Amino acid sequence: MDTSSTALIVQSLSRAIVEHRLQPGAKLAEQKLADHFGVSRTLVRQALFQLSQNRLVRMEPSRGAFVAAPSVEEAKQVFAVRRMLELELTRQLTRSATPAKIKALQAHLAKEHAALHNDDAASRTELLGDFHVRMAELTGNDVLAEMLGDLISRCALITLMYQTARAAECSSEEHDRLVAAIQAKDEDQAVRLMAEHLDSVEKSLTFNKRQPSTDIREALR
Amino acid sequence: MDTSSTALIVQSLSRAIVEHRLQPGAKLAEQKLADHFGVSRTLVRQALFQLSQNRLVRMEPSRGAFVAAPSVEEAKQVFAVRRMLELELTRQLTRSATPAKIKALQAHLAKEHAALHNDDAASRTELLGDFHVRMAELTGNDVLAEMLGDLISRCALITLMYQTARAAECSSEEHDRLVAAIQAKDEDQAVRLMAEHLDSVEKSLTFNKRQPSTDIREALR
DNA sequence: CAATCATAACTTGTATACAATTTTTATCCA
DNA sequence: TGGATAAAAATTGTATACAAGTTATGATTG
Repeated sequence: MDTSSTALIVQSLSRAIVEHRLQPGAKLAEQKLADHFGVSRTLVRQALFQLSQNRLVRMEPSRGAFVAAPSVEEAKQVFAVRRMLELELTRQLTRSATPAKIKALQAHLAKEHAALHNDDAASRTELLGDFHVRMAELTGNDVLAEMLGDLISRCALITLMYQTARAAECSSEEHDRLVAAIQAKDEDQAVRLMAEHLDSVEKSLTFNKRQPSTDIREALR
Repeated sequence: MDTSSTALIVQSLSRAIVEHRLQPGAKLAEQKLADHFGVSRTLVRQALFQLSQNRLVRMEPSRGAFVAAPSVEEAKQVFAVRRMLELELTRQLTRSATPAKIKALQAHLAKEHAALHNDDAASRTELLGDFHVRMAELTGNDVLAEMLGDLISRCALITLMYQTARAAECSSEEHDRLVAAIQAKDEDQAVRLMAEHLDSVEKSLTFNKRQPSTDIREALR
């Protein structure tokens, strides 16, 4: 069960949604997707169901699937949960930091730096989110890592909508300082930096409160 | 999309799994379930997919679906995440407690007390878990509430496996004391009680480390 | 011309059919 | 008797068919 075909479709659609090639509110017609992927509607439906559980897709009975358009309110709630998880995560990771773990984080930072000037906004956003998942992974708690990954991809839609190249640069610098604090085993400082970092990411999000443009198209249906 | 038929099957299977009428490791054959529910395999498959994302069911390619048998290690990780969420949740709820909220919690406590002596272990476990979800709901953060609900049902399997009537009684008493502290707006005390409560629930879990009996049957396949 | 209703085209929801894989059963031989 | 092997049965994975519902089109009327 759960063959890889559907997993492939899920991955492909996830990327398209998070990278904004599919706009929030866009209709995801089963037959069109089936034709595009060269499979039957059966597999497409499975993929859409899965995506709807990740909150990347919203399903309306008898009307079909649409790219999700999470509200600012929902994003705020997601950030509140992230704060709960990540402040404690930072504390634990700082306590249990080893040279190997620090090295792993620094390797990720290097990727971020490279992406900052070369790559597109989607890649940047993905890498900036991955940093947080890496931290979670380094605590050894797989459940936590998976959960955080879901939370982060869940509002990647929104962050991408508002995040500018400048904001991405800020984020990356904040990551740098955070890793430095972890390396110095300065627990309070690390937690403080993480708190500020999450605040700053959320601020850049709620600053501009207008709904995404596709809501219009949805509102007029 | 996502008609209520599959939702009904999901609910029915969830209850059966959490209430231990379906043992961990048990095979969930699609046709048998389809016959039982009087629908086609299509709907059963959708339900099983959904349950596998909740981690109540495990899917093996070409071999089918089985009732999940989460390891003690996984349960520990889930508890670690719960601790991150619920300690902060308790802090926030204590700060924002109103008479109406206290009343809602006390109403739930009353249900627990009634269930303690009358109902079966499954109902008790469900109510004891629901208490935590109610607390989350009272913070107004739907994302948090949903997430916590998933986490709690995710290891309801295990807690039910080890939790005795005596342990349930303890839990309920700990809930009582927790609500009292919230009512008294004693933030530190409330957080301390919640920490102790989660510890005690987890302790009663890891005390007996033997794997569930069905693992044998699975191991010999 | 605008609004409304009826019809047609399309889309989703469910069931069934069929191919591919796994599990079971039965047979054979040492 | 016991273990390997091959055939049969059962189960999963995918596609297709059909019914039910939704959206689009167009005619009709005020």
